[in-house]
Amino acid sequence: MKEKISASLLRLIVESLSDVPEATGALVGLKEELYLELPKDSRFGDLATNIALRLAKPLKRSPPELAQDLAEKIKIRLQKSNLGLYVKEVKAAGGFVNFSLREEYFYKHLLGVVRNGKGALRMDFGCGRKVLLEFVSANPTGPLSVAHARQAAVGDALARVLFFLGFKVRKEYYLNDEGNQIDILGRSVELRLRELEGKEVDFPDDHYQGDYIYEIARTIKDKGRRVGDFKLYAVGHILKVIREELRDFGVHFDCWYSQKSLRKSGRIKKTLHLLERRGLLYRQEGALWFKSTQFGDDKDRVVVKSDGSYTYLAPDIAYHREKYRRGFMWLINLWGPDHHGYINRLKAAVQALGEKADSLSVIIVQLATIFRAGQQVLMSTRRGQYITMREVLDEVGRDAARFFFVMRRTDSHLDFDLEIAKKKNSDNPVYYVQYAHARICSILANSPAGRSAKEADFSLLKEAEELALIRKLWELSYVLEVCLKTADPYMLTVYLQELAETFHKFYDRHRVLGQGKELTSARLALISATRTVIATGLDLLGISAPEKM
RNA sequence: GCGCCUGUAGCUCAAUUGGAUAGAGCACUUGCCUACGGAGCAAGUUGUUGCAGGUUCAAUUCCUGCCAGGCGCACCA
Repeated sequence: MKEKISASLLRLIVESLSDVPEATGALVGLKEELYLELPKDSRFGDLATNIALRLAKPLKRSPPELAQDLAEKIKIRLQKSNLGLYVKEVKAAGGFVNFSLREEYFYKHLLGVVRNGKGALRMDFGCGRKVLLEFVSANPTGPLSVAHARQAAVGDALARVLFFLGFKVRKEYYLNDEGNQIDILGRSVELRLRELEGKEVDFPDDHYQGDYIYEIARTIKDKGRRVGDFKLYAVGHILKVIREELRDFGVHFDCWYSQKSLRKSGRIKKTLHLLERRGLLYRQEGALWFKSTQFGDDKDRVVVKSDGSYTYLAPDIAYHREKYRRGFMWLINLWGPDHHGYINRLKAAVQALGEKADSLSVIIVQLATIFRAGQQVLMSTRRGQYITMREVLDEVGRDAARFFFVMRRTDSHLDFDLEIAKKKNSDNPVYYVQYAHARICSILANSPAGRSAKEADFSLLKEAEELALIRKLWELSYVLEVCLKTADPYMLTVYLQELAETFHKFYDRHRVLGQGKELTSARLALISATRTVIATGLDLLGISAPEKM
């Protein structure tokens, strides 16, 4: 893993400002926000910085003039540095400082991918920091829904991206295996069982209505009711279904953390004692309250009800304390939109435990609306009539489902059309990307065995489409950096579509095979690197890269 | 009533978290198959960023008010 050229350039820019005393102070405040970005338009070069715009005010300078000055200073320093070998041009434009890189730089990057494959694409942002990603965590009271499917797709992709960027990632499913909802589940099964036995029952509205309750009841009936505790049996049954669904979706959890075991370990009690010692609990109207307002919540929250039982918050505080205790420095929770009111509460809890508020990132995964040929498929959880993750998976397949669920920003609504996801043409972005991969594999299979691609002469790649493709391959690291900054893998789906498009354009205009030994060899290396990048990107989304379709 | 989120092209969505002329896909129109996979490629059209103010070198982005839609407001989880 090498340092990115943008990081080296950034250091050089900061050095260029060292003789401006006011700048140093101003830079300190901006430290986290300084970075080189891919410019909006290719005519602005390959990398750009808005540092002059940011510094114009504190330095009391006009932005274009400051950018111009800065560009000059950078040029001088570049000449003395070996970075100069790779920078073609430094130009100020409207307050931005733009950098153009030489072809040699891109050829070098290409060579790295050809030689080291996937390894050349990895970067170390995480430095081995431990991250705990908690997602899905659906109550084991029914099959997983479409909402959980999206959380699973996003969470798993994010985990893969963070791992690729050098973080130590663990994926965890918090299991609410006791409490109110589980009690209701047990009663629901029992009532359905009596119904099956021909008795008259009154089935309450707030009980679980789905057909799967009948199925569980039926298996209990078949076993002559000899299954032990109905509640436990039902949870076990549903949990098995959930695990199978996730497995078929390609999502594996490192740990299933049971709330029941948390309580039995006494950690909830211990955590409450800790809060009490810190003077953050008080008794009122028979209940025990947590002073969450002290940490920015809008009202205090009950942790122990007047009947002596815990609210959901109590085990959750203990659970998060447990996460820190296990050495995780960054906790990421993916929640459904109905939980957003809960964010402040948990952030308050985290601070009460003595941790920083921003060590916990809560990502709200918006709901997906399922369409079939433009017609919305209505869902109602209460009636138990809803599209399950299983149905989507069975209908469109794992690859399409995973791509579609990540295709939009995680915090925005998503329309998922089952018909489009099943199509096998360019309407369907998954197939468009996978097709590019299969096409490359097909060319490589037809290529004659010859000299190694590693010795190819890349300087023969001079056509606009070739250079565009080489540059696009290089962009991956910047896309992954954005994924990290936004804690959202969706940008990767956009990038893969662009990469596939860039490849298809190249393919349409230039032949790879039969172009003479040297050129063919260089182009084979180029498409082989393209294949590596597409396969890597798809893998980060948990999607297969087929050689034939 | 209080709080949070959303409002961008006919449709679905972007805009690197305050930056350059607001961009893609779909749809629509017209072209390209004697070549490595046409499951592909090329060209063309689309905007008062819900409305009205404000903050500044710069606002789709931040602030205030209104309009419309969604969600939340438990000693449920």
